Amino acid sequence: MQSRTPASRTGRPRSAAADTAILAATREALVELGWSKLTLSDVATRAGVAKTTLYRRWAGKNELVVDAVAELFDELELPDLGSLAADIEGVVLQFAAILARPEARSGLMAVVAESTRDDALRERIRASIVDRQMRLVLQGRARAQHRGELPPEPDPEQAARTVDLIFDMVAGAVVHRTLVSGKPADEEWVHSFIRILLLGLVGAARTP
Amino acid sequence: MQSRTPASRTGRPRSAAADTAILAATREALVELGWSKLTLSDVATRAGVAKTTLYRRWAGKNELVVDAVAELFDELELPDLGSLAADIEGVVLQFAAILARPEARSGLMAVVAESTRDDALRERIRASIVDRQMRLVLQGRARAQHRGELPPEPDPEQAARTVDLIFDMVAGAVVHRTLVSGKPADEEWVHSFIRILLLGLVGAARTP
DNA sequence: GGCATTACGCTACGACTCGTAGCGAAAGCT
DNA sequence: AGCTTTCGCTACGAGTCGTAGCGTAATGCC
Repeated sequence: MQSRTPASRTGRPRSAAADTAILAATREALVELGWSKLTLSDVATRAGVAKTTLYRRWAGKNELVVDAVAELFDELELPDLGSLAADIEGVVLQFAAILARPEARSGLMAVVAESTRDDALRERIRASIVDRQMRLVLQGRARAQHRGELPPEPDPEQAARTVDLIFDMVAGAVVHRTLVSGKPADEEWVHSFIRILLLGLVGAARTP
Repeated sequence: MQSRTPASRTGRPRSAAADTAILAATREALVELGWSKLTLSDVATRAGVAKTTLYRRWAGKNELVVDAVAELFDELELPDLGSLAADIEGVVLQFAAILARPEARSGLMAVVAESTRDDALRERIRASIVDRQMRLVLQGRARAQHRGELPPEPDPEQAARTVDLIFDMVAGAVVHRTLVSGKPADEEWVHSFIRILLLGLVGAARTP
Protein backbone atom coordinates (compact mmCIF):
# COMPACT_ATOMS: atom_id res chain seq x y z
CA MET A 1 0.00 0.00 0.00
CA GLN A 2 1.60 3.25 1.05
CA SER A 3 4.51 1.78 3.02
CA ARG A 4 7.30 -0.27 1.58
CA THR A 5 7.99 -3.66 3.11
CA PRO A 6 9.10 -2.97 6.69
CA ALA A 7 12.86 -3.17 6.82
CA SER A 8 12.43 -2.36 10.49
CA ARG A 9 11.65 -5.46 12.51
CA THR A 10 11.60 -3.91 15.94
CA GLY A 11 9.30 -1.40 17.55
CA ARG A 12 5.56 -1.10 17.76
CA PRO A 13 3.93 -2.18 14.47
CA ARG A 14 1.54 0.04 12.62
CA SER A 15 -2.07 -0.68 13.26
CA ALA A 16 -3.63 -2.40 10.25
CA ALA A 17 -7.05 -1.50 11.59
CA ALA A 18 -6.12 2.16 11.40
CA ASP A 19 -5.27 1.76 7.73
CA THR A 20 -8.64 0.35 6.78
CA ALA A 21 -10.44 2.84 9.01
CA ILE A 22 -8.61 5.77 7.43
CA LEU A 23 -9.28 4.63 3.87
CA ALA A 24 -12.94 4.02 4.64
CA ALA A 25 -13.18 7.43 6.30
CA THR A 26 -11.58 9.00 3.25
CA ARG A 27 -14.19 7.52 0.95
CA GLU A 28 -16.93 8.60 3.33
CA ALA A 29 -15.59 12.15 3.36
CA LEU A 30 -15.33 12.12 -0.44
CA VAL A 31 -19.01 11.29 -0.66
CA GLU A 32 -20.10 13.95 1.81
CA LEU A 33 -17.66 16.74 1.07
CA GLY A 34 -16.10 16.07 -2.31
CA TRP A 35 -12.46 16.54 -3.15
CA SER A 36 -11.94 20.23 -2.59
CA LYS A 37 -13.59 20.44 0.83
CA LEU A 38 -12.02 17.25 2.12
CA THR A 39 -9.46 17.96 4.84
CA LEU A 40 -7.05 15.55 6.47
CA SER A 41 -8.14 16.75 9.88
CA ASP A 42 -11.68 15.73 9.07
CA VAL A 43 -10.62 12.31 7.82
CA ALA A 44 -8.60 11.75 10.96
CA THR A 45 -11.57 12.59 13.15
CA ARG A 46 -13.86 10.27 11.18
CA ALA A 47 -11.36 7.43 11.38
CA GLY A 48 -10.83 7.94 15.09
CA VAL A 49 -7.09 8.52 14.77
CA ALA A 50 -4.84 11.50 15.33
CA LYS A 51 -3.99 13.78 12.44
CA THR A 52 -0.31 13.07 12.95
CA THR A 53 -0.91 9.38 12.31
CA LEU A 54 -2.23 10.26 8.88
CA TYR A 55 0.84 12.29 8.01
CA ARG A 56 3.12 9.48 9.16
CA ARG A 57 1.63 7.17 6.52
CA TRP A 58 0.70 9.36 3.58
CA ALA A 59 2.54 12.33 2.13
CA GLY A 60 -0.67 14.26 1.58
CA LYS A 61 -4.21 14.37 0.29
CA ASN A 62 -3.29 13.15 -3.20
CA GLU A 63 -1.64 9.93 -2.12
CA LEU A 64 -4.33 9.17 0.44
CA VAL A 65 -7.18 9.55 -2.03
CA VAL A 66 -5.41 7.44 -4.65
CA ASP A 67 -5.20 4.56 -2.20
CA ALA A 68 -8.77 5.06 -1.03
CA VAL A 69 -10.13 5.08 -4.57
CA ALA A 70 -7.89 2.24 -5.74
CA GLU A 71 -9.63 -0.16 -3.39
CA LEU A 72 -12.86 0.43 -5.28
CA PHE A 73 -11.34 -1.17 -8.35
CA ASP A 74 -10.31 -4.35 -6.54
CA GLU A 75 -13.57 -6.06 -7.40
CA LEU A 76 -13.05 -5.59 -11.14
CA GLU A 77 -12.64 -8.88 -12.99
CA LEU A 78 -13.27 -10.25 -16.46
CA PRO A 79 -16.29 -12.56 -16.56
CA ASP A 80 -16.43 -15.58 -18.86
CA LEU A 81 -19.76 -15.28 -20.62
CA GLY A 82 -18.89 -17.22 -23.75
CA SER A 83 -18.19 -14.47 -26.25
CA LEU A 84 -15.83 -11.55 -26.45
CA ALA A 85 -18.68 -9.09 -26.80
CA ALA A 86 -20.46 -10.41 -23.73
CA ASP A 87 -17.26 -10.51 -21.68
CA ILE A 88 -16.40 -6.94 -22.53
CA GLU A 89 -19.90 -5.71 -21.90
CA GLY A 90 -19.82 -7.39 -18.52
CA VAL A 91 -16.56 -5.83 -17.41
CA VAL A 92 -17.46 -2.43 -18.81
CA LEU A 93 -20.69 -2.48 -16.86
CA GLN A 94 -18.71 -3.25 -13.71
CA PHE A 95 -16.40 -0.38 -14.51
CA ALA A 96 -19.34 1.95 -15.08
CA ALA A 97 -20.91 0.89 -11.80
CA ILE A 98 -17.76 1.87 -9.94
CA LEU A 99 -17.56 5.22 -11.70
CA ALA A 100 -21.19 5.88 -10.79
CA ARG A 101 -20.31 5.89 -7.10
CA PRO A 102 -19.80 9.40 -5.77
CA GLU A 103 -16.55 8.60 -3.98
CA ALA A 104 -15.06 7.49 -7.29
CA ARG A 105 -16.48 10.38 -9.29
CA SER A 106 -15.11 13.11 -7.07
CA GLY A 107 -11.86 11.42 -6.21
CA LEU A 108 -10.62 9.87 -9.41
CA MET A 109 -10.68 12.89 -11.71
CA ALA A 110 -9.17 15.08 -9.03
CA VAL A 111 -6.09 12.93 -8.55
CA VAL A 112 -5.70 12.51 -12.30
CA ALA A 113 -5.75 16.29 -12.59
CA GLU A 114 -3.10 16.58 -9.91
CA SER A 115 -1.00 13.90 -11.56
CA THR A 116 -0.44 16.11 -14.60
CA ARG A 117 2.09 18.06 -12.51
CA ASP A 118 3.38 15.23 -10.32
CA ASP A 119 5.14 12.31 -11.94
CA ALA A 120 5.33 10.30 -8.73
CA LEU A 121 1.60 10.61 -8.30
CA ARG A 122 1.02 9.60 -11.92
CA GLU A 123 3.12 6.50 -11.35
CA ARG A 124 1.20 5.67 -8.19
CA ILE A 125 -2.10 5.94 -10.07
CA ARG A 126 -0.78 3.80 -12.87
CA ALA A 127 0.42 1.09 -10.54
CA SER A 128 -2.61 0.89 -8.27
CA ILE A 129 -5.50 1.72 -10.60
CA VAL A 130 -4.72 1.80 -14.31
CA ASP A 131 -2.63 -1.36 -14.49
CA ARG A 132 -5.44 -3.37 -12.98
CA GLN A 133 -7.73 -2.27 -15.80
CA MET A 134 -5.09 -2.80 -18.43
CA ARG A 135 -4.66 -6.40 -17.38
CA LEU A 136 -8.33 -7.04 -18.15
CA VAL A 137 -7.82 -5.81 -21.70
CA LEU A 138 -4.85 -8.13 -22.18
CA GLN A 139 -6.76 -11.02 -20.68
CA GLY A 140 -9.82 -10.43 -22.84
CA ARG A 141 -7.77 -10.10 -25.99
CA ALA A 142 -5.88 -13.32 -25.32
CA ARG A 143 -9.09 -15.19 -24.65
CA ALA A 144 -10.69 -13.83 -27.83
CA GLN A 145 -7.69 -14.87 -29.91
CA HIS A 146 -7.87 -18.33 -28.40
CA ARG A 147 -11.54 -18.47 -29.32
CA GLY A 148 -10.78 -17.26 -32.84
CA GLU A 149 -12.83 -14.07 -32.45
CA LEU A 150 -9.77 -11.95 -33.02
CA PRO A 151 -6.83 -12.85 -35.26
CA PRO A 152 -3.44 -13.32 -33.59
CA GLU A 153 -1.00 -10.45 -33.91
CA PRO A 154 2.50 -11.68 -34.83
CA ASP A 155 4.29 -8.36 -34.24
CA PRO A 156 4.54 -7.82 -30.47
CA GLU A 157 5.20 -4.11 -30.86
CA GLN A 158 2.09 -3.67 -32.97
CA ALA A 159 0.15 -5.76 -30.48
CA ALA A 160 1.20 -3.48 -27.66
CA ARG A 161 0.07 -0.43 -29.60
CA THR A 162 -3.29 -2.02 -30.29
CA VAL A 163 -3.83 -2.95 -26.67
CA ASP A 164 -2.99 0.58 -25.60
CA LEU A 165 -5.44 1.94 -28.13
CA ILE A 166 -8.25 -0.37 -27.07
CA PHE A 167 -7.65 0.51 -23.47
CA ASP A 168 -7.82 4.24 -24.09
CA MET A 169 -10.95 3.82 -26.19
CA VAL A 170 -12.80 1.74 -23.63
CA ALA A 171 -11.79 3.50 -20.45
CA GLY A 172 -11.93 6.90 -22.09
CA ALA A 173 -15.40 6.49 -23.49
CA VAL A 174 -16.86 5.21 -20.23
CA VAL A 175 -15.18 7.90 -18.16
CA HIS A 176 -16.22 10.64 -20.55
CA ARG A 177 -19.79 9.38 -20.71
CA THR A 178 -20.05 9.19 -16.94
CA LEU A 179 -18.10 12.20 -15.74
CA VAL A 180 -18.19 14.74 -18.56
CA SER A 181 -21.46 14.08 -20.35
CA GLY A 182 -22.97 13.17 -17.02
CA LYS A 183 -25.17 10.43 -18.43
CA PRO A 184 -25.29 6.84 -17.22
CA ALA A 185 -23.29 4.16 -19.01
CA ASP A 186 -26.21 1.73 -18.89
CA GLU A 187 -26.68 -1.56 -20.69
CA GLU A 188 -28.09 -0.02 -23.84
CA TRP A 189 -25.23 2.44 -24.17
CA VAL A 190 -22.57 -0.15 -23.43
CA HIS A 191 -24.10 -2.51 -25.97
CA SER A 192 -24.02 0.08 -28.74
CA PHE A 193 -20.53 1.12 -27.82
CA ILE A 194 -19.04 -2.35 -27.75
CA ARG A 195 -20.77 -3.24 -31.00
CA ILE A 196 -19.08 -0.35 -32.81
CA LEU A 197 -15.76 -1.07 -31.15
CA LEU A 198 -15.68 -4.73 -32.07
CA LEU A 199 -16.86 -4.12 -35.63
CA GLY A 200 -14.02 -1.65 -35.95
CA LEU A 201 -11.45 -4.03 -34.49
CA VAL A 202 -12.31 -7.01 -36.66
CA GLY A 203 -12.57 -4.72 -39.67
CA ALA A 204 -9.14 -3.28 -38.98
CA ALA A 205 -7.67 -6.73 -38.44
CA ARG A 206 -9.07 -7.93 -41.78
CA THR A 207 -7.54 -5.09 -43.82
CA PRO A 208 -4.09 -4.23 -42.49
CA MET B 1 -18.63 35.53 -20.54
CA GLN B 2 -19.12 35.53 -16.80
CA SER B 3 -21.58 38.41 -16.56
CA ARG B 4 -25.08 38.43 -17.88
CA THR B 5 -26.04 41.17 -20.31
CA PRO B 6 -25.60 44.45 -18.44
CA ALA B 7 -28.99 45.50 -17.11
CA SER B 8 -27.09 48.38 -15.61
CA ARG B 9 -26.64 51.15 -18.17
CA THR B 10 -25.16 53.77 -15.91
CA GLY B 11 -21.96 53.95 -13.90
CA ARG B 12 -18.37 53.15 -14.69
CA PRO B 13 -18.15 50.21 -17.08
CA ARG B 14 -16.06 47.19 -16.32
CA SER B 15 -12.66 47.17 -17.90
CA ALA B 16 -12.55 44.71 -20.78
CA ALA B 17 -8.78 44.81 -20.65
CA ALA B 18 -8.93 43.55 -17.08
CA ASP B 19 -10.95 40.54 -18.24
CA THR B 20 -8.42 39.45 -20.81
CA ALA B 21 -5.52 40.17 -18.46
CA ILE B 22 -7.09 38.09 -15.71
CA LEU B 23 -7.83 35.12 -17.96
CA ALA B 24 -4.34 35.23 -19.41
CA ALA B 25 -2.86 35.47 -15.93
CA THR B 26 -4.95 32.48 -14.88
CA ARG B 27 -3.57 30.34 -17.68
CA GLU B 28 -0.06 31.50 -16.86
CA ALA B 29 -0.54 30.56 -13.23
CA LEU B 30 -1.96 27.18 -14.26
CA VAL B 31 1.20 26.47 -16.20
CA GLU B 32 3.56 27.51 -13.42
CA LEU B 33 1.66 26.36 -10.35
CA GLY B 34 -0.98 23.88 -11.45
CA TRP B 35 -4.52 23.77 -10.15
CA SER B 36 -4.01 23.06 -6.48
CA LYS B 37 -1.38 25.71 -5.81
CA LEU B 38 -3.11 28.37 -7.85
CA THR B 39 -4.49 31.13 -5.65
CA LEU B 40 -6.72 34.03 -6.63
CA SER B 41 -4.40 36.48 -4.91
CA ASP B 42 -1.59 35.30 -7.13
CA VAL B 43 -3.70 35.64 -10.28
CA ALA B 44 -4.72 39.14 -9.27
CA THR B 45 -1.11 40.17 -8.80
CA ARG B 46 -0.08 38.71 -12.16
CA ALA B 47 -2.95 40.48 -13.92
CA GLY B 48 -2.17 43.77 -12.21
CA VAL B 49 -5.61 44.08 -10.64
CA ALA B 50 -6.88 44.01 -7.09
CA LYS B 51 -8.07 40.77 -5.58
CA THR B 52 -11.48 42.31 -4.95
CA THR B 53 -11.91 42.93 -8.68
CA LEU B 54 -11.58 39.21 -9.26
CA TYR B 55 -14.25 38.38 -6.74
CA ARG B 56 -16.61 40.94 -8.26
CA ARG B 57 -16.55 39.04 -11.56
CA TRP B 58 -16.15 35.39 -10.68
CA ALA B 59 -17.64 33.41 -7.85
CA GLY B 60 -14.44 31.48 -7.24
CA LYS B 61 -11.54 29.49 -8.59
CA ASN B 62 -13.73 26.98 -10.41
CA GLU B 63 -15.61 29.47 -12.54
CA LEU B 64 -12.51 31.48 -13.31
CA VAL B 65 -10.56 28.47 -14.53
CA VAL B 66 -13.45 27.25 -16.65
CA ASP B 67 -13.52 30.56 -18.52
CA ALA B 68 -9.74 30.66 -18.81
CA VAL B 69 -9.57 27.14 -20.23
CA ALA B 70 -12.62 27.59 -22.46
CA GLU B 71 -10.81 30.21 -24.48
CA LEU B 72 -8.28 27.58 -25.50
CA PHE B 73 -10.98 25.71 -27.38
CA ASP B 74 -12.06 28.73 -29.42
CA GLU B 75 -9.68 27.84 -32.21
CA LEU B 76 -11.24 24.41 -32.76
CA GLU B 77 -12.88 24.05 -36.14
CA LEU B 78 -13.66 21.26 -38.59
CA PRO B 79 -11.38 21.35 -41.61
CA ASP B 80 -12.62 20.34 -45.07
CA LEU B 81 -10.00 17.91 -46.32
CA GLY B 82 -12.17 15.96 -48.72
CA SER B 83 -13.02 12.85 -46.73
CA LEU B 84 -14.64 12.14 -43.41
CA ALA B 85 -11.58 10.32 -42.15
CA ALA B 86 -9.27 13.19 -43.01
CA ASP B 87 -11.62 15.77 -41.52
CA ILE B 88 -11.92 13.89 -38.26
CA GLU B 89 -8.22 13.26 -38.04
CA GLY B 90 -7.63 16.95 -38.55
CA VAL B 91 -9.96 18.09 -35.82
CA VAL B 92 -8.82 15.38 -33.42
CA LEU B 93 -5.23 16.47 -33.89
CA GLN B 94 -6.28 20.04 -33.07
CA PHE B 95 -8.04 18.76 -29.98
CA ALA B 96 -4.99 16.76 -28.96
CA ALA B 97 -2.74 19.78 -29.45
CA ILE B 98 -4.88 21.80 -27.05
CA LEU B 99 -4.88 19.01 -24.46
CA ALA B 100 -1.11 18.80 -24.72
CA ARG B 101 -0.76 22.33 -23.37
CA PRO B 102 -0.07 22.36 -19.64
CA GLU B 103 -2.69 24.99 -18.86
CA ALA B 104 -5.35 22.73 -20.35
CA ARG B 105 -4.03 19.55 -18.74
CA SER B 106 -4.01 20.87 -15.20
CA GLY B 107 -7.12 22.99 -15.50
CA LEU B 108 -9.60 20.91 -17.43
CA MET B 109 -9.59 17.73 -15.38
CA ALA B 110 -9.70 19.70 -12.16
CA VAL B 111 -12.86 21.58 -13.02
CA VAL B 112 -14.46 18.42 -14.35
CA ALA B 113 -13.68 16.78 -11.04
CA GLU B 114 -15.26 19.67 -9.18
CA SER B 115 -18.29 19.60 -11.42
CA THR B 116 -19.26 16.18 -10.11
CA ARG B 117 -20.54 17.92 -6.99
CA ASP B 118 -21.66 21.22 -8.51
CA ASP B 119 -24.44 21.19 -11.10
CA ALA B 120 -24.05 24.87 -11.95
CA LEU B 121 -20.39 24.32 -12.69
CA ARG B 122 -21.19 21.29 -14.81
CA GLU B 123 -23.63 23.37 -16.84
CA ARG B 124 -21.06 26.12 -17.25
CA ILE B 125 -18.53 23.60 -18.57
CA ARG B 126 -21.08 22.12 -20.90
CA ALA B 127 -22.06 25.49 -22.33
CA SER B 128 -18.59 26.94 -22.78
CA ILE B 129 -16.44 23.90 -23.59
CA VAL B 130 -18.32 20.70 -24.36
CA ASP B 131 -20.98 22.15 -26.63
CA ARG B 132 -18.35 23.62 -28.88
CA GLN B 133 -16.86 20.17 -29.39
CA MET B 134 -20.24 18.55 -29.83
CA ARG B 135 -21.08 20.92 -32.66
CA LEU B 136 -18.06 19.65 -34.59
CA VAL B 137 -19.36 16.10 -34.36
CA LEU B 138 -22.76 17.15 -35.69
CA GLN B 139 -21.15 19.15 -38.46
CA GLY B 140 -18.85 16.31 -39.50
CA ARG B 141 -21.64 13.79 -39.46
CA ALA B 142 -23.88 15.97 -41.60
CA ARG B 143 -21.11 16.54 -44.09
CA ALA B 144 -20.31 12.83 -44.27
CA GLN B 145 -23.95 11.97 -44.89
CA HIS B 146 -24.05 14.57 -47.65
CA ARG B 147 -20.98 12.98 -49.19
CA GLY B 148 -22.53 9.54 -48.85
CA GLU B 149 -19.80 8.26 -46.51
CA LEU B 150 -22.37 7.64 -43.79
CA PRO B 151 -25.96 6.58 -44.36
CA PRO B 152 -28.67 9.02 -43.25
CA GLU B 153 -30.43 8.22 -40.01
CA PRO B 154 -34.20 8.58 -40.29
CA ASP B 155 -34.99 8.30 -36.58
CA PRO B 156 -33.94 11.57 -34.91
CA GLU B 157 -33.87 10.02 -31.46
CA GLN B 158 -31.56 7.25 -32.63
CA ALA B 159 -29.43 9.84 -34.40
CA ALA B 160 -29.05 11.82 -31.18
CA ARG B 161 -27.94 8.70 -29.32
CA THR B 162 -25.39 7.91 -32.01
CA VAL B 163 -23.98 11.43 -31.97
CA ASP B 164 -23.67 11.29 -28.19
CA LEU B 165 -21.89 7.97 -28.45
CA ILE B 166 -19.46 9.17 -31.10
CA PHE B 167 -18.72 12.24 -29.07
CA ASP B 168 -17.93 10.28 -25.92
CA MET B 169 -15.78 7.86 -27.88
CA VAL B 170 -13.72 10.53 -29.59
CA ALA B 171 -13.30 12.99 -26.76
CA GLY B 172 -12.95 10.24 -24.20
CA ALA B 173 -10.25 8.36 -26.05
CA VAL B 174 -8.16 11.47 -26.70
CA VAL B 175 -8.50 12.73 -23.15
CA HIS B 176 -7.67 9.33 -21.68
CA ARG B 177 -4.69 8.87 -23.97
CA THR B 178 -3.32 12.29 -23.13
CA LEU B 179 -4.11 12.71 -19.45
CA VAL B 180 -4.34 9.21 -18.00
CA SER B 181 -2.02 7.13 -20.12
CA GLY B 182 0.22 10.16 -20.47
CA LYS B 183 1.22 9.40 -24.03
CA PRO B 184 0.93 11.77 -26.98
CA ALA B 185 -2.06 11.56 -29.30
CA ASP B 186 0.15 11.91 -32.37
CA GLU B 187 -0.67 11.38 -36.02
CA GLU B 188 0.00 7.67 -35.94
CA TRP B 189 -2.23 7.10 -32.94
CA VAL B 190 -5.03 9.29 -34.26
CA HIS B 191 -4.91 7.52 -37.61
CA SER B 192 -5.26 4.07 -36.04
CA PHE B 193 -7.98 5.28 -33.73
CA ILE B 194 -10.10 6.95 -36.43
CA ARG B 195 -9.70 3.94 -38.67
CA ILE B 196 -11.19 1.62 -36.09
CA LEU B 197 -13.92 4.10 -35.21
CA LEU B 198 -15.06 4.61 -38.80
CA LEU B 199 -14.93 0.91 -39.63
CA GLY B 200 -17.13 0.34 -36.61
CA LEU B 201 -19.55 3.09 -37.56
CA VAL B 202 -20.08 2.00 -41.14
CA GLY B 203 -20.27 -1.61 -40.02
CA ALA B 204 -22.92 -0.76 -37.45
CA ALA B 205 -24.87 1.30 -40.00
CA ARG B 206 -24.86 -1.61 -42.44
CA THR B 207 -26.26 -4.15 -40.00
CA PRO B 208 -28.87 -2.46 -37.81
C1' DG C 1 11.80 -9.30 33.24
C1' DG C 2 14.31 -5.14 31.29
C1' DC C 3 15.65 -2.45 27.21
C1' DA C 4 15.59 -0.33 22.73
C1' DT C 5 12.67 1.02 19.17
C1' DT C 6 8.82 2.50 16.87
C1' DA C 7 3.83 4.00 16.65
C1' DC C 8 0.23 6.51 18.82
C1' DG C 9 -2.76 10.42 20.74
C1' DC C 10 -2.69 14.95 22.06
C1' DT C 11 -1.65 19.92 22.03
C1' DA C 12 0.22 23.89 20.21
C1' DC C 13 2.23 26.58 16.74
C1' DG C 14 3.54 29.84 12.58
C1' DA C 15 2.44 30.31 7.88
C1' DC C 16 -0.70 30.62 4.57
C1' DT C 17 -5.20 31.20 2.00
C1' DC C 18 -9.89 32.48 1.90
C1' DG C 19 -13.64 35.67 1.12
C1' DT C 20 -15.49 40.08 2.77
C1' DA C 21 -15.88 44.91 4.38
C1' DG C 22 -14.79 49.64 4.21
C1' DC C 23 -12.69 53.51 2.16
C1' DG C 24 -11.44 57.21 -1.24
C1' DA C 25 -10.60 57.87 -6.07
C1' DA C 26 -11.61 57.14 -11.00
C1' DA C 27 -14.53 56.66 -15.09
C1' DG C 28 -18.34 56.61 -17.39
C1' DC C 29 -23.59 58.52 -18.44
C1' DT C 30 -27.30 62.23 -18.64
C1' DA D 1 -22.32 69.71 -12.80
C1' DG D 2 -24.43 65.13 -10.31
C1' DC D 3 -25.19 60.20 -10.17
C1' DT D 4 -23.69 55.55 -10.41
C1' DT D 5 -20.72 51.81 -10.63
C1' DT D 6 -16.04 50.08 -10.72
C1' DC D 7 -11.38 50.12 -9.12
C1' DG D 8 -7.24 49.70 -5.98
C1' DC D 9 -5.97 49.36 -1.46
C1' DT D 10 -5.86 47.80 3.39
C1' DA D 11 -7.37 45.15 7.04
C1' DC D 12 -9.73 41.47 9.17
C1' DG D 13 -11.58 36.81 11.26
C1' DA D 14 -11.93 32.17 10.00
C1' DG D 15 -10.10 28.13 8.52
C1' DT D 16 -6.43 24.83 6.89
C1' DC D 17 -1.80 23.18 6.49
C1' DG D 18 2.10 20.52 7.97
C1' DT D 19 5.31 20.07 11.85
C1' DA D 20 7.25 19.74 16.55
C1' DG D 21 7.23 18.21 21.10
C1' DC D 22 5.68 15.36 24.73
C1' DG D 23 4.22 11.34 27.36
C1' DT D 24 2.33 6.77 26.61
C1' DA D 25 1.55 2.17 24.35
C1' DA D 26 3.05 -1.96 21.93
C1' DT D 27 6.22 -4.87 19.99
C1' DG D 28 11.13 -7.59 19.36
C1' DC D 29 15.50 -8.82 21.40
C1' DC D 30 18.51 -10.01 25.20
